Amino acid sequence: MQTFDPIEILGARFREGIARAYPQVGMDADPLISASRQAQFGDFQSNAAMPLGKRVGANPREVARAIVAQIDVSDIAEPLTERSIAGPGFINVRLQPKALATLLDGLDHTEVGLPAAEHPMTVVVDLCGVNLAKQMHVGHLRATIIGDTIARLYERLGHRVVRQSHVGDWGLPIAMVTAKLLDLEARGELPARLDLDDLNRLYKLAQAECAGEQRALAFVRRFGSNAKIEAELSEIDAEADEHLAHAKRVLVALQSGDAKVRAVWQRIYDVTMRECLRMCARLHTLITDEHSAGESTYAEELAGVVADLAARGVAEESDGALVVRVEGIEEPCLVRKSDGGFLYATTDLAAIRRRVQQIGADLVVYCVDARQSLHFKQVFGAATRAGYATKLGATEPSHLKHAAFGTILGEDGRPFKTRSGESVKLADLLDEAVSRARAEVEQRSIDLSDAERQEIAEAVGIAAIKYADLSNDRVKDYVFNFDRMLAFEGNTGPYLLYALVRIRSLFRKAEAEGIPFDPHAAISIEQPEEKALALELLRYPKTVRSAAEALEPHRLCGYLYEVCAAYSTFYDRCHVLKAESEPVRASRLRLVELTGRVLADGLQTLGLPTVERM
RNA sequence: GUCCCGGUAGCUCAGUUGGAUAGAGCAGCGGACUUCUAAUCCGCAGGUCGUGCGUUCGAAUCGCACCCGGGAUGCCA
Repeated sequence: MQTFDPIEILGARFREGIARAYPQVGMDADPLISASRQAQFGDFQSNAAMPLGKRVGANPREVARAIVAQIDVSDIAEPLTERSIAGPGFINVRLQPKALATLLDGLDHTEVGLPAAEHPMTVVVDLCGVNLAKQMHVGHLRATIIGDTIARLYERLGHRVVRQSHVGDWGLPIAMVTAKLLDLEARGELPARLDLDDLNRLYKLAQAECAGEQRALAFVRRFGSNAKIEAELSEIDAEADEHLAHAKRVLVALQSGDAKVRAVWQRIYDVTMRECLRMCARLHTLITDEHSAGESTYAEELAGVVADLAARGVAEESDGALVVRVEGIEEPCLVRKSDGGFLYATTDLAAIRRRVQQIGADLVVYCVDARQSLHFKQVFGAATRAGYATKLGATEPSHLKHAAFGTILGEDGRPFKTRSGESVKLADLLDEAVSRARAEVEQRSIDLSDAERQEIAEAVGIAAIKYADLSNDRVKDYVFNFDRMLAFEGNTGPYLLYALVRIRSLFRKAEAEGIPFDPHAAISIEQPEEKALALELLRYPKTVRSAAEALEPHRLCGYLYEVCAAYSTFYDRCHVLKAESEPVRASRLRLVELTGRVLADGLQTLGLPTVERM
């Protein structure tokens, strides 16, 4: 694979040099190339001599000398000499400005260094995870946008990606809502039009009606307890039991394919998914109807899965339940309850089997809350034991990874909730961000039309929320703060959008002034700000690959912020259109254009909307 | 009890494979607008990297013990 990353190029040279200097070590020694932290030491350094000194039993400075003697980097860097060696054995490398121009040229002409993978994998990303009859709330934000960004990262690398939303559309809670709707229908009170708010109300009502203990508790708190009240309580409990029994009957009817029940269920499904998919679109994620693979779609397979596990001795009986024991984990994976019912682990096993053996996944990524870590360890272990994680005809199992994420916290450090303790509706959260962005746009972009300002506010608000989430280390909790994420200074979505706007604005201005852009003009890197920017740009391909590999979008966020910061400094110090000479202007225009392409490509890969003006 | 995750500047966070003097942003202080969009840039100040011991030429990073916070923990999903 062609590379324009100085770290990779120097790495290859050093690896060869080490092999020549120490044949007994060969090519497997790590060249340990990294960017120098301080300009006085040059641009890059190799730390290979120290561990190598230990390995061959020699003084690390001597080792450094031996390596330097075997390496020729004169085509891209200043020649290595005795003076390149510093401290305990650091080898410092200073690039030639001309080499930098050549590398930028190469990056420019190869899809910014990321051509499609030669051997594409199939990657299934489990994301979003909504439930029927419930509004998307703040808890779904991370599963949706982190999952979508991980999917985009693999797509950008040329892999085949299948997004799947494991919709919670089956089981008793759904049957309870279905029962409510059937009651309304029987009484002729079912409205012709239902929205998700209606269903959400019915969901809560059904939950309350079936939760006898809680109702009884509320009753006692309100009135105190005596003999008469206790009679009242048992009546409430009996009522709840009847509601629950009714729901269970509906569940059985649903599972056995009763047409009338199924029709009502379908209506709940359609109403929920219509609103959730609209929210996914507003979030600028590529999640559509075809990506829904709800729990209900596995219902028919569960009995077969359990029978298979039992027949092959993978599962065993324990206290009346059927479990799969997993090495290294104390708690076994329960696949069948003692009453014969299946559990969510059963569904997940069926899902892994389908994803690996039918869809052909080489990698399945689960973008799900960190609290489910144990569950996924069990399920992954059980699936691997059962052979469900191995593609048909393959010898090694595919990779199953849990991309766990932390909780969104409020200012008080507690999970983010409304004042009344309810979870925050995602729609409300987005509206708030957009309206705050709108207020800023009103103040600053007075020359734009109303429609344009609304469009910009929408993009800025959404980008702010998404970037705030994606830029944090996935597994950590983070504190949600509108003011901070919408600030236009610092590591925020709006700052990145603004940098791109300045680039686009510069090209509009160039066009207006009749300054042509020559995509083949010679690049020359002279100023320190130009060099700093150039070095950042060359890091792009590797950053995307490592973010995908580690399933960590925040690596790409941090990188893009560095690019924008380097560009802002460059922009401040190095005039482009008013450059001192024609060749310098042409060179800088190319640098700016390439910066714009890397930035736009990166933002697209993260899934952030961009704007032309703001 | 056991297991998992976290603890870095007043606040919010980065820190890649163990490398030279631990970095950003915000807030604070001081500068830069006859502009290529100042929604920006530059400078100053701010640290017992939770604590201790160990491994190493070298530890925020690896190991052990402990402290603090969060989470999970067999028949809900």
